[in-house]
Amino acid sequence: MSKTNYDLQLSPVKSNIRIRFAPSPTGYLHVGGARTAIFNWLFARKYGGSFLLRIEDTDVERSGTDMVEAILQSMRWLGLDWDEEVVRQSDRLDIYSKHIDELIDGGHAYKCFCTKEELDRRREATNDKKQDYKYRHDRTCLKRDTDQIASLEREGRPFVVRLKLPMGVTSFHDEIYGDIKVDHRQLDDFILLRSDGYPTYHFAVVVDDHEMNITHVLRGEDHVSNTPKHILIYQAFGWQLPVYAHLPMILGPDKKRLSKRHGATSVGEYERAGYLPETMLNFLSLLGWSSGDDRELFNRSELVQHFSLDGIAKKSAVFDDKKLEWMNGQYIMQLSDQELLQLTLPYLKSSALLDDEFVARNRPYLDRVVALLKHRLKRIGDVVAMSGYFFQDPGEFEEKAVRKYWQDSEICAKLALLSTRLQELTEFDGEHIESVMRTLAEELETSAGKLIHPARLALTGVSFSPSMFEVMELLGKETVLRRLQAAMEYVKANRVTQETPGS
RNA sequence: GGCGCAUUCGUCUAGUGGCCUAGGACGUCGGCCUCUCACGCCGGUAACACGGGUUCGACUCCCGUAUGCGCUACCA
Repeated sequence: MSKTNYDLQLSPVKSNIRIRFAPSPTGYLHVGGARTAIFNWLFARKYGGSFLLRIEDTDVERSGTDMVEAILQSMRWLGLDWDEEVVRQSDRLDIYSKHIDELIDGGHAYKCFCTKEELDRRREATNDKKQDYKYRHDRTCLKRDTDQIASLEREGRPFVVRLKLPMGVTSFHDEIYGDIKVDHRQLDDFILLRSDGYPTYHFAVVVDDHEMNITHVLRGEDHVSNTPKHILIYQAFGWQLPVYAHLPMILGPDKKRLSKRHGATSVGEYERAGYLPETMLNFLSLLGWSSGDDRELFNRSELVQHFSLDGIAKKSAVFDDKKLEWMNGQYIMQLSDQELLQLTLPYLKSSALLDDEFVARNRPYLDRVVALLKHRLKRIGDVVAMSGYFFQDPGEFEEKAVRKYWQDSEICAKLALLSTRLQELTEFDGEHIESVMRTLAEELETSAGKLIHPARLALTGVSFSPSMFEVMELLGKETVLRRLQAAMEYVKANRVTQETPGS
């Protein structure tokens, strides 16, 4: 009952909703940030609002310009398009300082000349728990008169600007978490403008959201506790509040906040490993949101169609790589052979399995190779490990399989016979190959498997592959005969060493 | 420590007081298909954190405890 019904309230076509994603360029776009971006984007697209991007680069130390482009790149990869020019906080320093003056003039904020060292000392001197120290307890600098302040400024003493916290309680409504109340005693005269002239996150967020006419703030749950501070700033300005909706966090398998030590966390890493953007979009959407029914697979437009704030959970979610893998497999299977080939090519080329010339000449062959592999791939990058024998004769044979399939004393004779029969075959296709092998197996009074497995090892070097008949057809008669020959030679050579004592 | 928020199978989740003998998905286990590996299909496994209330009736509402996470910075 507490949630707003946007479906009824808003036109599905066009609305005044303005929403933003505001990453700080201190690293690549990680999956948690991506999930926030996705929810914002879905919300905007669903209700015909505008989706904006703002780079929060007020931390000069940790921000990197190259990170900005990397983040935008990941956004594009995910298909999250934004509607207006990207806003950078570092371009807006004059705006913040203009607004800070407004607050100081209005008596809502004040300059503070206390140094960090001084504050540490005071914190240390607090008898109670250290965390209990609050600047508002002494407000040393709020007590200074204008002359004093002017003279300190003339001396060139660095200062920060603090919010003059009113007493009382701030409560607000969160679309996900409901009503939240915080007593100002928990807060402090927190800093709005740092001594280097840069705004703090709290100040910049409020000024920008207001200036950009942001109507809805959809961000991580870690900001719930910050929201009262932001509201206090809005109130100091007399500005109208946006609607708040906080999203549950994404955790690692150990239930700790997702971080580097959990392995891959940036969307770029998933991209490189061969996850599809469709997969990431779908999977991340399901982390903390559900449509309400049993559906799991949603394409982009279906997500837009079904998305709703009502479906968002309160509980933080663990990122499950296994489910991601499964889902990626599902999306890979939906790809056409041509699309799959296009995606696998970069991996194949960089592995030196094939080059441009080969690609140009063997298009149909490659289409069929990926078609055979399609149901086996979890990640596009897996193609390299699974397709070697389509491009090169096996250099070695899987040891365990050799022991299992080639220890038969008759094996060479069988392979030779198979080779002969295949050579005689005029129509070298799967169907005919199958009948040759099955017939031969019958003649030899053995099962087809007893022929197929050794042949697979000979042709691929490993014990698993797609259908042997189809693989043979694709490889072509010449290659098949050559590899069978090589296998027989290997077996003979291997026999000799086996007879050597001590081996 | 203080304050805030959360708590359904291993994981993602459905559930808004009787529809719950708690549903689906991933994983896992077993089987089928089968030339192997996959795919696919069938079946099994497994959860309401705990304790008090409220109610004719609680997974659902209230209180407490525990646990986890967040904020408590001149990081965002």
